Amino acid sequence: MNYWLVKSEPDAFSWQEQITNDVEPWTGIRNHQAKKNLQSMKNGDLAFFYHSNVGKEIVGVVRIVKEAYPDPTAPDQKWFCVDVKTVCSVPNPVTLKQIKATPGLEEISLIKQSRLSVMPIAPEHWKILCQLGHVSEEDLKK
DNA sequence: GCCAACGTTGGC
DNA sequence: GCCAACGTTGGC
Repeated sequence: MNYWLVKSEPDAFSWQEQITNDVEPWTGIRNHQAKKNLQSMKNGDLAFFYHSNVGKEIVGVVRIVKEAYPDPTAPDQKWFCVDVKTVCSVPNPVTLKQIKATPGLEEISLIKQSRLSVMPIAPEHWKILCQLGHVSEEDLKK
């Protein structure tokens, strides 16, 4: 079981739309490191849904329900996407400001590689972020 | 293969 | 709107 964080600009695709759609193909990744991360995702892995640019906060949790396959929105076969399913909203959204101010989260990729749109989250970081967001173990089983 | 120019992302 | 970080493109 691995943990991840994926970014989306709410103007392009928001958490509200994710809730409405329930299962959504995570397309449009055109960065090699992000692609590598996508291809490492396994069914059942969990990922935080982060709103970049507007909000700048973790607003939800999704589960990987279909592992990497060729991105239908890509011009060729070299880019991939996964399908993600809505798990739960984060009751108390965790802001970037909060993450930066929290001891133990200094090394998180969100801060160190601010432009990366798909990144792994260490289990200990996942735990801290869940606490900050008031996300319970029960919520994650949904 | 190097590097300047340019484009994009994303925080402020 | 600005700018830093970083990726890509294209001339040499």
